[in-house]
Amino acid sequence: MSETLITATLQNNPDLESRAVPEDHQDLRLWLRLLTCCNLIESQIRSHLRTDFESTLPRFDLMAQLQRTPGGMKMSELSRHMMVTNGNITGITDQLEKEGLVERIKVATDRRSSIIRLTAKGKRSFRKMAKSHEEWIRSMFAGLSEKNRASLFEALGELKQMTQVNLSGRA
Amino acid sequence: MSETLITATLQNNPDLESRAVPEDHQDLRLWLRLLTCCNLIESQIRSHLRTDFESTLPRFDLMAQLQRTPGGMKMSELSRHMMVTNGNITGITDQLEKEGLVERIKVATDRRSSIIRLTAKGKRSFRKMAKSHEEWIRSMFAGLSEKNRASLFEALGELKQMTQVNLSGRA
DNA sequence: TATTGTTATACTCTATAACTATA
DNA sequence: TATAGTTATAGAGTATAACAATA
Repeated sequence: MSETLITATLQNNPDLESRAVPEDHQDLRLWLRLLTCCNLIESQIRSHLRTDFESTLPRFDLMAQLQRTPGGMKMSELSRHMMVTNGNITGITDQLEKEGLVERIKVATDRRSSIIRLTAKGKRSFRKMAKSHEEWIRSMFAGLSEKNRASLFEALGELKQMTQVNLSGRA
Repeated sequence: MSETLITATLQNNPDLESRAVPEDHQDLRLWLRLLTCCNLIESQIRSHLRTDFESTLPRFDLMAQLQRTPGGMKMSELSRHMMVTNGNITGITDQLEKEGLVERIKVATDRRSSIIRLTAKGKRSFRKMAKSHEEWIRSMFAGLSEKNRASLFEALGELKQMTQVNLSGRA
């Protein structure tokens, strides 16, 4: 890891748990710990993507979506899947198209739509990024005990479901 | 929770775990689950801060720092603690000062420095926000079983320490 | 020379909304 | 009317860098 990367990462990642004071409730401390971990990891990934591949997380995510659907996706589908508004998909797609990583293909049956899909170059590029991405993750979690890894996965599963249910239940 | 809030929250929170495909490694799935949970919670907090208090997370964090040190802090200290560059502290402080929530106090011994501290209004305001903040957190974690809560706290502790060690170890 | 704080600028990410072409 | 995609704009959040005043 480069020194700049470390600096950038640290700059983005205050140890938020220090926000907590002794009287704080346990849930608050739990949340701050969760947030700190997540931010630490996420900004390392962002930094890696930037320095190793001159890319960003949204670009990576868009390419990941396309890689899973070899026939390509409509922009509106991408928008729904990535839960980002249409205009933003246009913007990211413009960048990636300019670099020859994705292509827009006109749909015969609906002249308003385009299908976006990875070009051969885009597939190669994504494969490389995804490989590194997985390796970054792997190495960041490497020191975690098997027991903690399993319980983390389970507990987060419960938390995730709860949070999502809370949202949809009140919509 | 308002409907706009829910929409905004959902818009910001794709279920990133769907990025994972069956062959993905366990660590990757764990990370995506962690990220999803974190983003879901964080953007609910951001939305709450915005709609209930017309505030933002960095502003809340800065006020939280000040609340813990009643004598106030120098801007450079704030910058170090929040791990954000000086210019940004100036910007947030300007906003908060304009609203009468913090005040700059000249330091006699070093005419370059100012001490920033919460005003009485700022203290009241922060207390209210912190109370709500804790309640939001509490209600978001409410459904989590005691067992999962404990194991999450422990596992994240290990993960946090690891990640931080990884960084400092290579610096 | 180094540090404190300010100012100016730029970039990423994302939302809102007006618009067009088509359905 | 409704939908697909584009364009323009705005705002949060953050970094870099030049600068003045002071140490």
